[in-house]
Amino acid sequence: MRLQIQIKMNEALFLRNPESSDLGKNIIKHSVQLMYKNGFEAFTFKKIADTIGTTEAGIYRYFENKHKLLVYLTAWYWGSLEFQISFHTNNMKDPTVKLKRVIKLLATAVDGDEQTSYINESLLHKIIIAEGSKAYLTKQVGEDNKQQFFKPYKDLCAVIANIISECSPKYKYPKSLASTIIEMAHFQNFFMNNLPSLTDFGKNKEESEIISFLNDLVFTSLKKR
Amino acid sequence: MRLQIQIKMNEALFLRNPESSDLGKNIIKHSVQLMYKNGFEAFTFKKIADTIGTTEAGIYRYFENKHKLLVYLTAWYWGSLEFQISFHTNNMKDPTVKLKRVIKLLATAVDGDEQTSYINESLLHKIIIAEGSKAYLTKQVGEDNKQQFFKPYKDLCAVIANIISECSPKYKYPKSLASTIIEMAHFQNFFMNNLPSLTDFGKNKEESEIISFLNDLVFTSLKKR
DNA sequence: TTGGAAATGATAGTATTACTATCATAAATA
DNA sequence: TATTTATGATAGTAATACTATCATTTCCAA
Repeated sequence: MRLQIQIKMNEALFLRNPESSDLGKNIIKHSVQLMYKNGFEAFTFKKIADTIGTTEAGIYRYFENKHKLLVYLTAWYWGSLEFQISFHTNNMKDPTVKLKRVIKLLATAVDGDEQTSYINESLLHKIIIAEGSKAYLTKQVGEDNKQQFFKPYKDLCAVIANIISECSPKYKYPKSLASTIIEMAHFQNFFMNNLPSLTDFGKNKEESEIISFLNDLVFTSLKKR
Repeated sequence: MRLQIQIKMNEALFLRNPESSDLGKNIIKHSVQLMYKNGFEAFTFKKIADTIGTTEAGIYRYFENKHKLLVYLTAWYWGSLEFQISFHTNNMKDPTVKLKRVIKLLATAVDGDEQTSYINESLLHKIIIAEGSKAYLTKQVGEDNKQQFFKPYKDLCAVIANIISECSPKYKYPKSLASTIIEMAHFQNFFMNNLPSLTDFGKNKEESEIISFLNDLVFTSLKKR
C-alpha cells in the first residue's frame, strides 16, 4: 500500500481546486517544472498552457494569477515540510535531537518517496529556495496574510519555536530564531550555489556544511542558560 | 562645509550615469519614492516618466530595464552602508564593540544627514528590506555576479566577516554568520511589520529588539571558544 | 438513457508593459 | 559659431496579463 499525503489547501488560493482534476494536476506539475526552468519572472500562464496543450483561459479557471500560484506552491511546500517534521520527530523525547532533525529536514528537504504525487518535491524545494520569498515580499502581504495564505509557514515556524522553547525554556527569541533557521537553510543554500563568497561553503558546496553551521548557530544560542 | 559622499558605481549598471545630470538624479530620486509607494512589481518606467515629466524613452537612456535600476539602488545602499560602518567604527580597537556597532547600523540604517543627496536613504532602507533580495533572486544571478553587480554586498559581508574573525579567530563560519546577520536585520524587520508571528517583536515593533536578538545570536556564537 | 450541469477547448479582444526607433529641438562645449 | 550631446515628442511592436463568448465534451443523476 502506498500512502498519499493530502495537504489541506486554503480554498482562497485557487478558483478551482487543481487537485480535483487531471488538468489541475497537470497545471501544478508543469508549473513546478517551468518555474524551476525559467524562474518566476519569466514564468507565464501562456507557457504552461502551451506545454500542457491547453489554453491560457484554461489556466485562469484554476488560478487568478501567477502570484496566487506561487503562494499555492509555497503553502504546499511548508505544509508538506511540517508533515515530514511531525512524522520524523514523532516519539522523540529529547528536544535537542528533535531540533537537530528539524534542521536537517529544513536544509535537505525531500525525503524518500519523491514520486508520491504529481508534485516533484525535489524541484519544488529548489523553487522555494530561489522564489519562495517572493510569495510574501510584495505590497499585498497584508491582505494575503489576512486571508491566511501564510498559515502553513507560520504554523511551521511555531512548531519549531516550540521545540526551541522545549530545549531552552528561558531563551527569549524562539520565534525569531525559528524563522532565522528556516530562512537561512534556504538562503545559505542559494548563496553557496550562486554567490559563494557570502558563505563559508563555496569550496565544497555541501549541504552538510550548512547543517553544521545552523546547528552551531542554534545550539550555542541555547546552551548554558 | 557639507560633505557629499560619492559612491563609485559599477558602470555596467547603467547606460548613462544618472549622477551626471539633473534628469538622471531625478530618475533615481523618484524611483526610490515610486518603488517605495508601489513596490517593485508595480513600478514601471512609464510611471517614473510621468511623475517627473519626461518620457519612457528618457528613462531608457539611463537604465536598460527596471531590474538594473533595482540592482543599482541596492549596490548604492550597500556601498553607503559600508561607508557608514567604516566611518563609525573607525579608531575602535575592541572588535566586540565594533561588531555591536555594525549590528546597530544594519538594523537601523540611516544616520544623521538624511538629505545628503537626491537619495532619500530612509526610504531606500525600507525598499531594500522589502525588495532587496529580488536583486539577486533571479535566473541571471550568475551573469550579474560575473559583472560584479553584487560586489558592494560581498565587500560589506567580507568586512563584517573580518570583524567576526577578529572577535573570535577560531569561529568556523564568519562569512555565513555575516550574511545571516545582514539578511536577518532586514527580514526580521519585514516580518515584525508584516508577518509578526514569525518574530518575537510583534507586540512592540521596536527595532531595538531586533538588535538585541542579533546581538544575542552573534555573541553567544562567538563567546567561549 | 437521457437531460442537464460542469469542465474544457477554441477563439477573440483589451489594456498595459517593456521595450526600440526616429526626428526635431534645446543646451552645453569647443 | 559650429557641432556634439542630451532631451522631448511621437510612433510602433511584441509580449503579458488578463476577460469574454460560445461550442463541445464529459459526467452524473433522475
